[in-house]
Amino acid sequence: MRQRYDATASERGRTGARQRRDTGVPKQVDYEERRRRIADSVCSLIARSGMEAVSLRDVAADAGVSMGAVQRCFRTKDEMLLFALEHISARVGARAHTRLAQSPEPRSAATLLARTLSAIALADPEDRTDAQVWLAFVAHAAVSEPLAAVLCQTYTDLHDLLVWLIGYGKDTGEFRADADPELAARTLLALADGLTAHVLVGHRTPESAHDLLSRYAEGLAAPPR
Amino acid sequence: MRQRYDATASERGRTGARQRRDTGVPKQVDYEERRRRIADSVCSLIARSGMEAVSLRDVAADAGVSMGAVQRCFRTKDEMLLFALEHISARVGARAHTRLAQSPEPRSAATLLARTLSAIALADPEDRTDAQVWLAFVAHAAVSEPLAAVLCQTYTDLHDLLVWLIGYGKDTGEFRADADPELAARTLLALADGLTAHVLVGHRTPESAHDLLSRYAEGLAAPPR
DNA sequence: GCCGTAGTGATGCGACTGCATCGGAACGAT
DNA sequence: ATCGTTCCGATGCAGTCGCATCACTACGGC
Repeated sequence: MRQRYDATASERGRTGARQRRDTGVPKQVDYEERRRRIADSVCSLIARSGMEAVSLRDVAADAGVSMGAVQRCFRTKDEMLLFALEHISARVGARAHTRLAQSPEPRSAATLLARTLSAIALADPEDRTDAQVWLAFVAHAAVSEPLAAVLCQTYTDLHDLLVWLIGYGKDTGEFRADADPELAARTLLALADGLTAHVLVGHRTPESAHDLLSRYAEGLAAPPR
Repeated sequence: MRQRYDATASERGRTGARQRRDTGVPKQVDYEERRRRIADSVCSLIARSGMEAVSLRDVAADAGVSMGAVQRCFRTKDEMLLFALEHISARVGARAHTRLAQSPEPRSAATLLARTLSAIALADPEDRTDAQVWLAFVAHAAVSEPLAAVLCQTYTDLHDLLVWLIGYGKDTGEFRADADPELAARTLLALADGLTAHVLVGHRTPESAHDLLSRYAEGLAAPPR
């Protein structure tokens, strides 16, 4: 059997087939890196002309590798798409955390929350590509169980992040004590996703989306009186 | 030139080619009705296996007509998809108005709003099919200008309906006087769309979605004290 | 030197795609 | 009866799809 990518485990080390090491590494290729490259090409194609325009040939051409190379990285097209989803899911999650971490100096809970939300909503024009890809996967997940599972996990992670953030605001006394973190997080996550879609089809502007999210975040702030 | 469907105008009456009338009607077929049938099949296929699984042959088979008949109704596949989008857009809009009109007896503004919203959100299990189709079109609209235009119009109509509904609540004094109908309508529309997606991928239950929408509607109600 | 193996690009294959075209059936008019 | 027109289902066609398989190269171990 050939050496091929296994979606669930990338460990090498079949019986006796020792992994080539450090310097020598004659032909061994960095599969992780190649898979990421391919996933990026998949995303790029989806953003350019939609999910149904993704073919193995076009992906290979875009990634600058042969079709055979793509097929060795992923057994089937579905496996490739699944990996691409995990890829951008991770990117969205990472972006949310990054934006949160490097938030500017007046780190009020409301500001932190708003920044995190706009990262999740992918509202900024430079995130449009990711937003298109994300939306395409969400739509496809409605008819593909494995994709839906990955999305659910990502949503849960983001939800937990929001819950923590709101709880933090309550602890500092900046958010009203009677706020329900669970409820607010659910609302905000759905709101962010809906706004993503509205911005993409041109019904809302990115600024409007950002404004709406900020307004809701402000609604959590300040004790009633 | 053959007689064919024109997307923008369905009027007959080319020079001298009189339309067959009333009783005789030998072969003349009801094109409107057939187009609706085909659009239903398109939606059914999308709901079953996604937008990229829609082919002219499968649509024809599902609709119980020949492929030639489909091609005579729609010049191209894109034209067919566009019509299908208009078809379900109209259905969603109609459903919102219907649910609003036949709302049960205690017709408080909050109840009316909540019912309308759950119609828009397509949260109920029996609307799942429509929700899948809707989401698929939204995703596709991100890379297709004509589809985006139709969606924008539909969104605007729904937005106006929500604005009117909230204004109505303010007039009756049931909603707080300082509520901003525009802001609330935008938020609610995005919230409804986001919840649709979350329910479809299984991250939220329909009940949870309905609950969230009701909570927000309640937030509009009752003067601060 | 030779062999085994991992990795490569190229090509083949059957299925399916959207779209164009065709011969003929069903009718009104003459 | 014979047109002319309108509608119909069937088939043809060039292109593309996902996937399998190929012959070949580059290398370490012996």
